[in-house]
Amino acid sequence: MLEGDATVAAESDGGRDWRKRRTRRALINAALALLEGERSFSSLSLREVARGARITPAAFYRHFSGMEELGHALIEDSFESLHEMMRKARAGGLPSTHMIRASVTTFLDHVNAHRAHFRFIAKERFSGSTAIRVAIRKEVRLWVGELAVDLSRFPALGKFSAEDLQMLAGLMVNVVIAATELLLDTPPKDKAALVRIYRHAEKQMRLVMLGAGAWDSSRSGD
Amino acid sequence: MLEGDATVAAESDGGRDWRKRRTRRALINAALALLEGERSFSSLSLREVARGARITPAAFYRHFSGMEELGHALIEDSFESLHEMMRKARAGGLPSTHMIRASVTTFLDHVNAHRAHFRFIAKERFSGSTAIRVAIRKEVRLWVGELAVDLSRFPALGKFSAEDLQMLAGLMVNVVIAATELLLDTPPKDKAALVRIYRHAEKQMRLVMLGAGAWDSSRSGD
DNA sequence: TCGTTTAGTCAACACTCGTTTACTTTTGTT
DNA sequence: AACAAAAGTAAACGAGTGTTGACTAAACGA
Repeated sequence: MLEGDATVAAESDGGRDWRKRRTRRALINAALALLEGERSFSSLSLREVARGARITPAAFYRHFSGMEELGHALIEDSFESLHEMMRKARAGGLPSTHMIRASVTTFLDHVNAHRAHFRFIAKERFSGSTAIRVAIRKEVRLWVGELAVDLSRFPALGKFSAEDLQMLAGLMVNVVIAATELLLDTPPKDKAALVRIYRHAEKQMRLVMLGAGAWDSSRSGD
Repeated sequence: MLEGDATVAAESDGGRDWRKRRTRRALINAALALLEGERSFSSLSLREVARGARITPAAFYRHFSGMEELGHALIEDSFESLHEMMRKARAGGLPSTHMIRASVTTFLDHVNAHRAHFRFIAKERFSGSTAIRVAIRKEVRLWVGELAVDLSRFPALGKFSAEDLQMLAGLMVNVVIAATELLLDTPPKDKAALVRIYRHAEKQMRLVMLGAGAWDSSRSGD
């Protein structure tokens, strides 16, 4: 049979897989909600998450084989919006004036708008299971790689070897990650503190760019 | 009575408070040992730690009011050796030739020699309870402050305002923290990988110093 | 030497946990 | 209309949890 309209309709109405995706999302959201507080993912219980999604513990297994698998779903969910933002930013072209400020602001605004996701990532980056840590690290490395490619297009960075470009990109990513982690421990209402964090990150980024301008890759192996 | 030799003797022999400190340390070591694996502090159970110290759960309460208090003891224990190292390094004077390499190497060697402590700190920095996170952050801020004071003595950094010195110190601390976190996920036997991490951190540090050389605090508020 | 602290044991309490099994009810297919 | 698939419920299991109270034995102070 053909898989035309019927399938498409089933995706957005009260069909069976619609319901399935619905409670799957409820599970993910329940986990993120529980992580909003002090708890870490490894301290969440399966029953607790199921309860948050108004589901029987046994029904949990219809969606995930266990908490580990839920963790990976959370990673996917968290990085998806980040990828989307990066894609849009790339499509819009890199702003040349006040580029640093614009980039930092764009990213940190995004973090602010997706606190639950980034809180999960920040918490599990070093504390989670090996599999989850590795998955997160892979995403971050990928991100650094993309940034290195973007940087390579700048004429001012012509003196950089490929390896040193990765190093520079890693440094820049570190700056925004550090700012992110500070941001997550600041209440969204405290605008003054938020601005302070933004400015701080911008300054550090500017200092790094100054260093990049004076860098010479041919001397990097002494 | 006088508190002379008797007290001193009791401190290092089989007295009562000697025994108490002995099992207190056993509890701390048991917790650190459990944290060597994938586990995070918040997922440790009181009974588990007591078992590791060959103690009854009830006896745990003779030393700590609960796991929270044990957590703070772990923080003290972890930062104590770091403070000691910093003190020695300061007393020895700052090496002027290959200063960056020497500093980075000294610190990362220290981390390598106290993996359990730093693993605990790295894990709990963002994942622990608020009280523990705040305690860790306080220590890091203190550390940044000390570094800023050291930096202020360099003539080359004369153009730096006090605030910008903090910013620079924060950036440098971030570099070594990032390296630390990489280090902890690398087996100590993999010397090649360790050297790669060292070199990477050195490079980043050198680039930051280059940026610092070109920095002008009077322009930092645009 | 004789009471008093005190580090530690033992046993019990009321929970929560992950997982499995048998079941109901709703949805999709032929 | 009849049958199959699947999302969800209900109940039970054995195991591990934090905390408490009564007790034991050893070190201490007078």
